[in-house]
Amino acid sequence: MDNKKFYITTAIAYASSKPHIGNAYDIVLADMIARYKRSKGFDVYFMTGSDEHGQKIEEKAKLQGISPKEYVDAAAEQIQSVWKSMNTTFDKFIRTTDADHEAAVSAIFKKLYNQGDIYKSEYEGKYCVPCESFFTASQLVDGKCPDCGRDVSDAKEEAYFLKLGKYQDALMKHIEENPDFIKPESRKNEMINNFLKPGLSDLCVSRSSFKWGIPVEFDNKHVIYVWLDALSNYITGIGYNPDGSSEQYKKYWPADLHVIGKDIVRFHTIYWPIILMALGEPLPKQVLGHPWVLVGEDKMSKSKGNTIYADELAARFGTDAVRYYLLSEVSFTNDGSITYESFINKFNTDLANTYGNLVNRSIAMTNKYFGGKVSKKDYSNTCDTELVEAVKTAVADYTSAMDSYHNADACEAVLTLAKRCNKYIDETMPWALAKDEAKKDYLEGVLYNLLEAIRIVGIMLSPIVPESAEKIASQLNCDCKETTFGALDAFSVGEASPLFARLDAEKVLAELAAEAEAAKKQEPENVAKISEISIEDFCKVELKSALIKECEPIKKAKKLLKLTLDDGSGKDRTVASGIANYYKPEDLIGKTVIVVANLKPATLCGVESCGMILAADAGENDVKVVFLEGVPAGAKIR
RNA sequence: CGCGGAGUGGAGCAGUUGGUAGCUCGUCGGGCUCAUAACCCGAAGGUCGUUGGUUCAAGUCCAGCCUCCGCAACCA
Repeated sequence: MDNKKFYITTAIAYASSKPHIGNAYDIVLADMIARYKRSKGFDVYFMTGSDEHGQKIEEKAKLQGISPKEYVDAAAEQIQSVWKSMNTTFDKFIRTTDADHEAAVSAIFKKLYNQGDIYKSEYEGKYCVPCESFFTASQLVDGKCPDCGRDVSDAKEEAYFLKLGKYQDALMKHIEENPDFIKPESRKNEMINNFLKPGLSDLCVSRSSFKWGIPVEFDNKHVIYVWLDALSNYITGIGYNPDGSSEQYKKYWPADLHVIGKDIVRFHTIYWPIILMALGEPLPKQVLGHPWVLVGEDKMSKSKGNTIYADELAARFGTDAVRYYLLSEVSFTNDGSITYESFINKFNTDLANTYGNLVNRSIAMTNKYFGGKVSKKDYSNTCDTELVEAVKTAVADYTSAMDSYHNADACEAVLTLAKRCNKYIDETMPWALAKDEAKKDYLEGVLYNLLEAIRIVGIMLSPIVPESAEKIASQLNCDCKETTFGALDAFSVGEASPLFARLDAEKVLAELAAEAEAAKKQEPENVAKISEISIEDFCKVELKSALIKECEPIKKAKKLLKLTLDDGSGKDRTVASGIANYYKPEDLIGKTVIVVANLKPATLCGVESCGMILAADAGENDVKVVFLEGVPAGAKIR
């Protein structure tokens, strides 16, 4: 019998740095779905991978003095190791530097070119040299670069373009006729309103400013645009090639689900479908744009230093704890948040107290009162029938949540059942029944009911926390996968052992704080290394005192103030400074500051800034300008 | 008027097509002792950011305003 196939993919991770916990959410979510679908009998193919081309990687490799290929080899290794630390069951890890992928993308480009969907043209427009960017006439602000406000010059650059307009109506029609194509709904509306309705302009699909990419076969000045390269992984990874695809491709394409982050929905629901239409291939059935994992309330980023890594978390708390946290905390539409406090709290309340304790006490009682063996009994007291009803409800809620990929709702349905089981124990009070020989039969029925409910809890948990679900099954000593209550006639359980050891929140937090402190101490060394200069170097910097004559905010900027300085030269000097959050203009006028006078001028938000004024980081979120007293304007500082 | 998201009991969140405001954590009180100081029950606590509108009826629809957060810009 042929099982129904289910092809699921994640976004491929950009191989420029180690993936953080937000990236890990993507694959953990996909893994949960893949495991669930397998349990439902689907023939699942689950693919993930790494995106390894592009300017950023080229630059990073150069910085480290290694070749881009060496760089991405290490990165791909690291990504896979993090994914494995999450116990993910992907069938394939594709790398965009794989030879067959590169060959297929090259062929795709050629095919689209030959059929006229990609055409060579000139990126004609206004070029801003410092920004190394092209702009169309409509993007310019007052005829100047919208980024930096400087003059732009006419320039042309040869480039290839993909005709998007040609397919726009067909895509719109597809989105309208397939309401499930983009999930959640809000993302769909965003795409239609922001991109499709205003109209698509052709997409530039080649670059000539860097080399690290798949070259255009017939014009090797150009490399293929990273997104065309990266998106294609979904088909090349299973053997697509315009010149003849594999059996595997014919079996699995179109994909049933692309799991991606909400930030790249546009690429997956506009560019990708159009590429497929142009290739004459069917479109993926569904794109799920999941929300982000925030650290506290902030987006995770290297510069903020708040990055949390999945593998490090797993090493400390266990893989299942991380999976459970991600899947239960980050809902379908809203960003989730992670802090060590909330992580520990959820671990203790849900995993240790509710699940772990439930399993532990139930198995312990079965061993204590019946030597581990109990059989199905037919009792229908109110609490018994309510328990059976609760199992049915939980399975139904769980199934509908899982089928629509509402991971947090699925977790909740199982948790609700586990709590109901705990309540059932209190209602029936097995320890009281055990004291009365006449009630022994009923006691056996109670324990059977309990174990049966736990067995089903375990089955439902298995896509979410596979290792723990496995432990439950092994303690119950049964591998029945049926989710109907009463499917099993008897239990012969094993030894009870705790699933999750409770964490001492204060102790763990103190440890983490100590580690963070230790890590901080390492940093100054690095800074010292790069900051040692000679006296000659210092003399290159011309520092002068200057009087602030005028000061005003800059319209387009939130953080900048425009300062007009008297530096003793007789000519006004204009400086933009990022201190708007800390000083009001009127507080600065009349003060004397230190200015770096020979700094190369730059234009910020349309203001030419000649030099910079000295200020100190006074704290986490505070900056103090260095003021001078009793020094005339223009004095040399040395 | 750059784009987008959000404002619900102390904290974190649910509230689908408008019809008596729910959950988790925390707090207080009680119960139980099988179990991982775990489990169960009960209570207190919200004029659902603000103003106006539609309606028999609005947290839920419409308009304006306020505040916060992302992105973009940018920290000389």
